[in-house]
Amino acid sequence: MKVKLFNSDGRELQEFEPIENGKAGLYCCGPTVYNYAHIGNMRPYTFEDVLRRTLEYAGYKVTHVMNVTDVGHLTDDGDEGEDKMIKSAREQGMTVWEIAEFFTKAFFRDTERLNIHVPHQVCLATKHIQEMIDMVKTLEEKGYTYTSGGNVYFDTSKFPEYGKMAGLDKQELQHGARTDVDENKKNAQDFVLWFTNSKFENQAMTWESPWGVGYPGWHLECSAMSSKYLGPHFDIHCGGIDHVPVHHTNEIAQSEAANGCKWVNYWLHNEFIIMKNGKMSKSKGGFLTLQDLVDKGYDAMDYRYFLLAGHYRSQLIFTWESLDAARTAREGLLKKTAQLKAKCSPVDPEDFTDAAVRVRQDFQDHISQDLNTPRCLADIWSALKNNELTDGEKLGLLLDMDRIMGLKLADAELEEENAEPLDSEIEQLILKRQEARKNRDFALSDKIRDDLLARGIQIIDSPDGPKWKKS
RNA sequence: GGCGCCGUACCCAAGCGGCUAAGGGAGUGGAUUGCAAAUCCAUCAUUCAGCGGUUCGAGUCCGCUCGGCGCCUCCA
Repeated sequence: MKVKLFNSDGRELQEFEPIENGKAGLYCCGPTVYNYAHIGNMRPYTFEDVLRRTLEYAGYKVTHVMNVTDVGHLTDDGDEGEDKMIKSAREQGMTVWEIAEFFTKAFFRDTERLNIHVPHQVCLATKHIQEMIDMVKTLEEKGYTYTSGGNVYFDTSKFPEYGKMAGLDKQELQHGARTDVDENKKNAQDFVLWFTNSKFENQAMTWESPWGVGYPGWHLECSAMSSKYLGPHFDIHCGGIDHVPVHHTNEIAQSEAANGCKWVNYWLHNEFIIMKNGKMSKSKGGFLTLQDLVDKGYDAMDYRYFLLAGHYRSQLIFTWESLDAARTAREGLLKKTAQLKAKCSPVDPEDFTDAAVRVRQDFQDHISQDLNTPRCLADIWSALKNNELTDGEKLGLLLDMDRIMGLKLADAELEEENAEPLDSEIEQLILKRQEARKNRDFALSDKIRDDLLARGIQIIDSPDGPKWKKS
């Protein structure tokens, strides 16, 4: 299976050609663990998970690397943007290290609930300070840096290709439009590699370096760690679309300058989840976490389904109505899968008839067309409705497709009715209701039904007698 | 000011110039039911913001207009 991906570098669909035959190196920008991740933050990890699964499905041996930004970039107390959670954590006397650990755990709990594979290599920025220092040294030796105001800067004028992917050369940027201009910079786009002179007081995390005690620049970690685990030239780098103009632009500059070769072949960027009134952010409100959805009674996997229903490069509008639709659809899909499981075994793709082979081929065409997951969901539903297929083939197809979609279809179980024992009082009520129905006393029978529902027992009348489900 | 994206049914959302415009949700009709719920079946855009152009052929390409969004600070 050939996989076509939209490469931000060049802005076109390209067939994936690995550097090393049969292998794929994948680096993904990870979370900054100084707050809970909101549901918009979870989109890249879900999309990257689908990408990884697709590459694996296509037969590649994938090495998936992700960083965790646990270096403290804490702002001072006067920062209005500071999250209440961080503030309260600090008030509770947690150190930045403890805060980082706390939110790292929270992050991986979320990704687990979304059935996102843990990357093969999760690297903490704080464990790779030496690699970052080495990289700055290399850049310094090669003449790409200067020191000013106590900080080491990358001199973008020494790197002619600067901003090529982002098309920055075509733009007339308004520098200082929203931030103070750093007077120490030679060029407006230069960025700090190593800080010894923080504009923030009380920097909690600092390390020794040839330039003095300080901490690394914000872009350095991805360059240093990706090269360590994937080499100076690797296949794919992913991240949010917002990273293109600054973070990834700077990563490319410092990596290629330091390594002296092309760094990344394919750049993949996901678009944002937006709320009705725009981007999800603390300031605009609508900061929802996965836990918020769970608290409202949704399954985290409903959110995965919701994400898969939109293409990763399109802005996706989050509404509760959409999430409801995703929940209903996912539950229905699970139920149908469970029904198939109950009556047959899956047919192995090797033994598919032509009709099933065609369905599978369609699915593969769609996923390999820049990960068209919405279309793939349609393929799943079409397979269920396709009467050219046997039940065993349908099940075989579902399980095969779910290797990429990750909806846990293999775990689908029929909801057991009458499974849980009822206490005798409820049992009596059910019997009483049956009696009332027999006597056509529907006022009474409906009242009992309502009462039971209020106690969490849903009655389902069927020809074989009443069944019940605990809700 | 500059750069970029988008506008498809009631909602979400696919659609790489060419068979009858995917799929899900909601709705509607029917089966079933004492009635509900659940389930099953069926149905649901002659039309893709508007206008103009290119083409044998356009939702898909080009131009303009209107409307929405993102970026140029950290941000997924």
